[in-house]
Amino acid sequence: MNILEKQMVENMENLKKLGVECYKYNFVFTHTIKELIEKQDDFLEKDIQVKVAGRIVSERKHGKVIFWDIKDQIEKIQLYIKKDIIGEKKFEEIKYYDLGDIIGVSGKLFKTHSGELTLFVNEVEILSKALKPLPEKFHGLKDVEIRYRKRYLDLIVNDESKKVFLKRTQIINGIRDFLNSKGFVEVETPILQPIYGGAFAQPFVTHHNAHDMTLYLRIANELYLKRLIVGGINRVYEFAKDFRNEGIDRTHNPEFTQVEFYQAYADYNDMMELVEDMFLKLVPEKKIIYQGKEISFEKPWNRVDFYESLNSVVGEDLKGSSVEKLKSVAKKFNVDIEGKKTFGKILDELFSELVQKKIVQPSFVVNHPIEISPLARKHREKDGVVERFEAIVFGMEIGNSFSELNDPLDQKERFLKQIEERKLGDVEAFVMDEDYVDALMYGMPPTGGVGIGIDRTVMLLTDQDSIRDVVLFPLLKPEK
RNA sequence: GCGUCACUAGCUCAAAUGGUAGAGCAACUGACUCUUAAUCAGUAGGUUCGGGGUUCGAUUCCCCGGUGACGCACCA
Repeated sequence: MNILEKQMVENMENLKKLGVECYKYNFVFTHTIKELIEKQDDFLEKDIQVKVAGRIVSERKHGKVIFWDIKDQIEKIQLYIKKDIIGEKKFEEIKYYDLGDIIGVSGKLFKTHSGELTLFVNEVEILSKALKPLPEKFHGLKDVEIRYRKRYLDLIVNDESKKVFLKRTQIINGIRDFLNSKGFVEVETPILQPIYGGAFAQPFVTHHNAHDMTLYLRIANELYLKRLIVGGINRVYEFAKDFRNEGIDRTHNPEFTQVEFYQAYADYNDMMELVEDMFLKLVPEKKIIYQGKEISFEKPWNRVDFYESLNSVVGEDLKGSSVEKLKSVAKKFNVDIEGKKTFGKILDELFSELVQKKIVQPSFVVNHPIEISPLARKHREKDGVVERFEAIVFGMEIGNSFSELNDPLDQKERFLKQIEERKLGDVEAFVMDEDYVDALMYGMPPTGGVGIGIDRTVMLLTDQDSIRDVVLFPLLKPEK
């Protein structure tokens, strides 16, 4: 414990000696600070007594007068405390209050000579005593490691950070409202799954004692939601925490949030329009600035055909070519395909390096190779590709969608292909889900499905360049 | 997992080539009844991320380890 903390503990002990309870059970306030600021004209005119609570964040002492700023959520208000008004005894007591303490006050609003809205305090009491000092008032808390580890400090001190997280909630609410208004039904599906599926990823593995069985934390909820489509919940969605046992970087956290939604009788074209409309709902002004670039969500977004765009960059037709061909193209264009063996994986790498990275404005990459899309149905006209889109903004994949594969026999074959890939050493290939194929056997209507990455969407709409700045408690190693 | 960089007081940051570790804010004492990054006078505060080495002497140079940021790899 350092000296500052000792002094704060001493202050608490001194308050106890005066018979002051340092941790109150509640405080009935009449207004939030935000309300005081918004309705100040009313309060100034009518001379109304109000009660507010907040944390002391700065102090200016003048002998027998004290100015404190208290803060509740984001808003601050100045307090004016005079010894003659609150009394000698109270004035002695508040000497032991520290910056960081949470207090409740009552008084009347007025404006100082310099015009600042201020509460003229006639009663003050401590509601919760702080025993550690806050970061500095002017420079705030910059150390990113402390900001992530002790997010509460970040939130107390850095309003910009707090605003990002409040915006995150608004975005999620906006998506939920949008889907509800279209008749989608929100459901909950298992996080602990005996068979994982719905994405290419390695899972976290855990163990259930009572059944003595291995369970996996979900990497996606796709296969469960489509079972619900089979069951006749024709418009269904879920905000899902998914878990993928992979590396961490600016756009990846091992646990992340996706919203997946499925609509019976729709195809991927319908879903593109739905996504466009959803973003217009989230961004009514239609334009944002992300990392200094203007991004427009105006309809329609660009449609970028997977093979057409890639072929035009490399100057030859890669569809139906060979692994050897792809390797020579990779070499020619200086794309690192180390560790990628299959046709699909190399192709995907070429695409993301040569096409996707350069996409800035909201775009749908459409009609992906069948090799990398085992849950999407074959394109109605084009060979070798599926009806699929990925929503790309600023080079970042924020959504993925298919005309869902509802042919059980085709689906079974795709699973079997995946099992072959796994045997060839692809640890992220799908595992067989017999029950899912069984569900399709009972008949699934034609269906369009979409997954939207919430964290990345929040990054875009709050202009953050790291996923850690939009996840309240990003995964970090323990300090020691 | 690999590479580069960072880690100094509660916070934000300094300390040429190796030479007693400093400032601002915060804290403490005193003055001050409209201040607002209040002001003025004084005081205190450190395992320089941890461990080893070189050296008369290490925040500084070398080695090992920790955590983080960034890049690469893997992925959404």
